Amino acid sequence: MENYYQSSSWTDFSDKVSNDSSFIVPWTIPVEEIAEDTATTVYTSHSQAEKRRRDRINAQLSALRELIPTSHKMDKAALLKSAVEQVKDLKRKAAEISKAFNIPTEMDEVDWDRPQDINPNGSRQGNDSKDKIFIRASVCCDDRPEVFTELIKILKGLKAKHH
Amino acid sequence: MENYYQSSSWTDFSDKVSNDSSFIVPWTIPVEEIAEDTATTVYTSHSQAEKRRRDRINAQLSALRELIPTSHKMDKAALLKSAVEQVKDLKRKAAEISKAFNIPTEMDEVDWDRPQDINPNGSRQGNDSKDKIFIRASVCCDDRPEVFTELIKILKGLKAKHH
DNA sequence: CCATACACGTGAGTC
DNA sequence: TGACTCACGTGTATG
Repeated sequence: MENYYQSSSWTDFSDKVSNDSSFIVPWTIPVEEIAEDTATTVYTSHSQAEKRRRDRINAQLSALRELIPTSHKMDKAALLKSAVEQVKDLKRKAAEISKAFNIPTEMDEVDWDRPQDINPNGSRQGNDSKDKIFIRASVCCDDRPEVFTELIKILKGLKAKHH
Repeated sequence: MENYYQSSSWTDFSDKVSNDSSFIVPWTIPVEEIAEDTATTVYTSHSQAEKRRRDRINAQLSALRELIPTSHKMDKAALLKSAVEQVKDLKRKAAEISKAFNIPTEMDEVDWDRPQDINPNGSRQGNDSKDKIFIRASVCCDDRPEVFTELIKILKGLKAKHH
């Protein structure tokens, strides 16, 4: 335990986060800068992995801070609480609006066809199209806010399966 | 270090969370149930406080899990990432709608007056009203989703200042 | 002093 | 097996 380097304090970077949007992980310090021969600073791969995990969580926490107003100088629990309130309010409001304008949100449906002479305005129409299959798919479902993200994920999964 | 009680593992309560909405803090174990005379289980007040802090954060994390679909069996970082996507999507959608129906979101304004013979339909109109001042305030601002919460907070702050 | 909030490394699980 | 989670207690800074 004595030979471990320990960053002697943590620093509040909330102000930097608010001003610089490219600021992601505050406390990544290059190891070679702090190496001293008086104490052979040994990092376990375990502790490094754990630090990476903490950094990932804190990066998302910082991202959340930028989305929630007046959330700087809140502690983690309060920030998270504001986040759930935010999501609840936005969802409730979205539901009210779609009810007020009675936008239909029924009948999930998936359809597809294979048009024979498709002429897409993009590229990828030349020689390499002979070993590709074009399918046009249409999806109709409740427009949940994450539906696009999920579709992307599913399509990437299909691509991966085809190897 | 040897005399400390250590809960030997952490458990995945995601299924319980999904079925029981009153489920908040999974891993609070009554201390008297695990007390053994073979090891005098000593909790520092420090470690207890830290546990309370962790529990508060994790409770909000569980609340967030219930709001985000398909977020069970995600780790903390992924859950948080989905949360920020969710908030971004909802905010973007709300902005699109208010732009499509051009709802005016301008001119923040605060006004107030002191009506002389106000007759509120609630209570608190009898003897104790002689040392109270009634002020009617009206606020007009952009209807951010958290505006009501913030108003409550500000009003409570005013009450606290008046002691 | 006391309380609170954070990063850290570690033990112990899962896959 | 190793790579990945998580809870835990501790050191440390801040009010």
